[in-house]
Amino acid sequence: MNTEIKAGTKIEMNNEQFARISKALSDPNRLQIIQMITDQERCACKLLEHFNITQPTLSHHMRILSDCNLIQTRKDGKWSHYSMNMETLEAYQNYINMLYKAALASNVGKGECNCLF
Amino acid sequence: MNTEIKAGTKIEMNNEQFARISKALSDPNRLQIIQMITDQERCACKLLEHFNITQPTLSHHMRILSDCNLIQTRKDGKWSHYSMNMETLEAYQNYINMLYKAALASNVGKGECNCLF
DNA sequence: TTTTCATATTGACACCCATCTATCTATATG
DNA sequence: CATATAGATAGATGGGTGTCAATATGAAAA
Repeated sequence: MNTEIKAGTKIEMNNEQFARISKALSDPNRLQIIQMITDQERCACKLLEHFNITQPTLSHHMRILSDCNLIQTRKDGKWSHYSMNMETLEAYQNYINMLYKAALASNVGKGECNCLF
Repeated sequence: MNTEIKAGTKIEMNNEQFARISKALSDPNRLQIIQMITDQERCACKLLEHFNITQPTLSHHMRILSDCNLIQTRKDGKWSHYSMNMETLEAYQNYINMLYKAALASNVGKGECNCLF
């Protein structure tokens, strides 16, 4: 892992990490899963009720979200409870916010391409 | 398009739009393209210099970024100049920020899954 | 008008992805 | 132990994706 967290510093992430998380966010079903566990911690069986997918498909989605550290799993007997990983979400947010600020700043000047032709 | 922009209201986007843009952001080459045109407007020939991909591949990436309105194209003779579409970037930013705030708020209570079992 | 140059399109290919069915693992319960 | 249940894994399949070489398009230059 490359997300070193120091007190007082913004959590950052590189392009590879950001791309990986973006891919995890690029499926509508996974987006809805994220919104549901953002609301509160959920177990897989509860999540499954809200979708027209099979249990293995849900398991597949949870693995993708988990592999990029967007969510974390709390095991309790037979059940798996999922919740958001705030560090990762915050780092993703920071990346977007920095991109937006940079674009705002440069768009003021509306600098055109310094094409030689 | 579903992004109605009213004065004074936050630009919002639905899950489908957000998923589509996330997919556009899920490729490291496209991410770097975005960072380059965030800095300033660029033409395709300048972008191409910085990558180890062929011209058709770059064109393909620009189309994906353009189709989801992340970037806009200014044609000038033979040249195409690309720049960020701030409305889309802002809407994407808003979506993430709202998700983060919602997660923060709910994580305070650390509500567990109300599983019946 | 012919040529040159910037960009887009086409077609092919290897790989990835969302989904399913079938099966396995592990835990709880009778 | 035997059975039931929550979740993970394996394998298959149809469709999508990044890439390239070849070609087309369209505008400037000679």
